[in-house]
Amino acid sequence: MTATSDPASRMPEKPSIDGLEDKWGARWEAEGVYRFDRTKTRAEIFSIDTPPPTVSGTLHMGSVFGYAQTDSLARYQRMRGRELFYPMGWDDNGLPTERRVQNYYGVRCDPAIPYDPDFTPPEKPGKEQVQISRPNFVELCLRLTAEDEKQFEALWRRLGLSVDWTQTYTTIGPESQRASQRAFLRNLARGEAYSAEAPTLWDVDFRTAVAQAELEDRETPGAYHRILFPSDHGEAVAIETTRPELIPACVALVAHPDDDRYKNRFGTTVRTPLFGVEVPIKAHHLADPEKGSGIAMICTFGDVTDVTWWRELDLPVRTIIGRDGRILAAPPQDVPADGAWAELTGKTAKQAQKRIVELLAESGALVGEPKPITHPVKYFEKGDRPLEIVSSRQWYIRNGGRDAELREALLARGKELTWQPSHMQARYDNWVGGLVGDWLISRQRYFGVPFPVWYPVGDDGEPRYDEPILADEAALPVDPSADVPAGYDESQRGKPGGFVGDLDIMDTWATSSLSPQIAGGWETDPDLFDRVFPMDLRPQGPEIIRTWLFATVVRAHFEHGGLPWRDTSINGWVLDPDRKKMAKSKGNVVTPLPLLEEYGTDAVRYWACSGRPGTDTAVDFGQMKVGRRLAIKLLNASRFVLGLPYDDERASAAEITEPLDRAMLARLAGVVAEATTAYDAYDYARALERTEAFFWEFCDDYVELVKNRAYDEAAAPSAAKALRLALSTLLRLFAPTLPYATEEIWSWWQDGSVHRAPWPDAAELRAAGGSGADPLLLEVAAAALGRIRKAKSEAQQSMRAPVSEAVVRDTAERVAALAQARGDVMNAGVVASLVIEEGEPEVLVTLAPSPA
RNA sequence: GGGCGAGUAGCUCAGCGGUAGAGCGCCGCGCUUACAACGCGGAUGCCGGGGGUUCGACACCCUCCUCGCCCACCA
Repeated sequence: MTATSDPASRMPEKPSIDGLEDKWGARWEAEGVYRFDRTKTRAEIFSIDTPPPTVSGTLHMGSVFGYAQTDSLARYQRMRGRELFYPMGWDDNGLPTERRVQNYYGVRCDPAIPYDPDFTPPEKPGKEQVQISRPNFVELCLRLTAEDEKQFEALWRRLGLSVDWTQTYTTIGPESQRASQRAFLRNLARGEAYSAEAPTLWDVDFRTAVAQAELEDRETPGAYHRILFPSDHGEAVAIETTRPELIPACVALVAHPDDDRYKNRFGTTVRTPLFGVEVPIKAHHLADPEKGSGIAMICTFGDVTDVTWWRELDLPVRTIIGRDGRILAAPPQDVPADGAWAELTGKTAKQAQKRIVELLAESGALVGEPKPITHPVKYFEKGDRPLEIVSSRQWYIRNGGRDAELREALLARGKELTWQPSHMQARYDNWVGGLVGDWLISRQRYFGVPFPVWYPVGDDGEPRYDEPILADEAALPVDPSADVPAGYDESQRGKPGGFVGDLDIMDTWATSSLSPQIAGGWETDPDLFDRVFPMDLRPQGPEIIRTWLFATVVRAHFEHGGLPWRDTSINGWVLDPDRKKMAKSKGNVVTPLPLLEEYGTDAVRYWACSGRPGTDTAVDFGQMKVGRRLAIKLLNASRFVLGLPYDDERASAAEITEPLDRAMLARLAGVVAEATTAYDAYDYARALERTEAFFWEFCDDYVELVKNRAYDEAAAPSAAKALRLALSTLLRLFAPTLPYATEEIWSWWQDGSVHRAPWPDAAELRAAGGSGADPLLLEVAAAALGRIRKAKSEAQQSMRAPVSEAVVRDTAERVAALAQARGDVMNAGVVASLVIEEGEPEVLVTLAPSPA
């Protein structure tokens, strides 16, 4: 360690934490402090699979919370001598961006419109959305995300993330597209990906299929309608349904095989009211005799149970709802086009329900009044209307949802992974254990990675979906809607005997599940890939264990036969500062930038790093204030320590011999050991807490005790040396959490960045004087000083008031320890006579008569 | 219905077999040669309830209650 002999010349009169972000942000960038050195070996490198934040709006406190925690871990590993591979990605493809672009510019994509090279979006979004071509839409997405990414980067820099900003990627970028398409083609070749025509959960507003992982239940108002189905073979059968509009889609009724009420009806038929379609009555164990009338109407498709019944009972399809969520123009098989159907066609599900209930009531099929209820209904997590189920051709990747052996293998991967905190693994196990189908990766959207696939068109004009033409890996990335497959030319697109491109895009998780491969240069930079993969750490939020974490494990399992990383740290969830108050205060949203400006980055990081790993934490302005105070205190205390007399030559020759100094170093060595153990277990919060506790002891007790002695450095260089050693250690212990304040102080007296300085070593502190010393000495001296201060406080005297005599009685062990710090206690307490003796623990303080 | 987590000072939370802790807030004192945007000192608790294990339980076990999250159920 190189020390600057005269820190005084570099220290400001009145140190401040304000402005440090700009000053050091610029310096770190200019000096490449966090630049990744790719000549290091795998063993020397610590690689982090940083979550690429969704670039579709603003970063919130939850992001700041998690990323600050991860950054403290990264900084620790760097100081331990590891070379950090700490890239940053932007998740810009996918639906969130499309939605943002639609709202921001007031446009809507219509793939049927040709590209307009001169298109400029409206200044302000108009009332009516402007229909634009797919290429124009994609251009707008790229334009807006590029702007958003600049802002995100600025915020992350302000937060002091020590990422290497030359190592960035975007999930829409060419590298991501290449990796996604390559991985998909390989999945396909190995049979891990496939396409199938099947009932699919469908969002009618976004007009796309969605995956199981993107569902959420919402309590939604509805009503039970009791409806009579007349029969040619006996009396009418009453069913109850919340979706009477699906009666024309009815293909059967179903009851439990043991249900005596319906046993004799199995194998017979009823007719649908209003439409008169003959449908069978079937038996199936999933039918619940307790629900409604015990017999249910099976429609194609009202919910996922319908899909099960439809499949297992081998029923026909009567599709009535289109992909726009409206009743189709043409009725399904057996349903007459006139009459009731004509009343429904073109309506939304909701409108159709209203009308059909009126018709049912008029016809007498509706029994009684509809009974209002609230029930959970499946929604797309980003959607506004309930999902429909439509039959469509989609791409899937196997994930164990339909294959016990694969499921077990993926569960085993979850066990191989080290989870912090460990209980988060349960979320993984629950999810994987509960999967009911494979992973649907295709989306009928526009801004994403296309499938590198075309289909030959037969002479009948129909695409041959089971004979896909695959892109060559060397040609990736490809866009099948613009590029032409080998052996064809553009004029054959869409023509009989020609080809068509697959128009779907991949779900964003199908790309972000390859983030370690994308960032690590998989297949494009094998040298880099070998040095960083599998990665050391995946930090992320708990809510995306079922999506991002699981999907990444699936892809690495297939492609590399192993885990994508060794460890994962799951951060907690950020809660409102005070829900009750938030509700009253008119939607006052907490955004990070104003907080970073008000309290300072170090303060906000302090709050974030005080939250235990995996523990939900409230936004706490109090904690930020504490962090700010801590950073200011660190500046002031450092300025004081560095301002004390110090002589390089004398210090290097001297030894730390004073018992109190040695006790302090012994205590500090213990803190270093604890902090190191904690950081190694990704417990940044404990490391910070222990460091902070010691720092206040250091300031309030140790510095006060040795102050007077330290002024006379020439006589006793021990304290001068111990103070600087302790300060250097403290700055490095705090550096991962408070990067700006520690760097500022470091610059006053050290060369280079504190963030590249070696992590403190307990053994070195012991060797420097702490060895064999007992930290008890510091404790008893501080306790004695505390009692003396208390006596002065109670007497309403200044802390500098002289004490004529103090008597300290305590156990033999503590008395012996205190005796070794006698001079320091007398000095700090301004005590004329100090008696230390064994006895019942007590402290008697006699203040000198006031001069006044 | 199943799983996970949490209930400790007014507030936010540590502690997790050995005398109940920190910070904020509150009260009192003090401009002390680093810091008054500060310092020093102080008060505050059936450690959710009930059983059990133990010489000893806030901690371990059982059980119940409350809250949060995830999953399942969706006729």
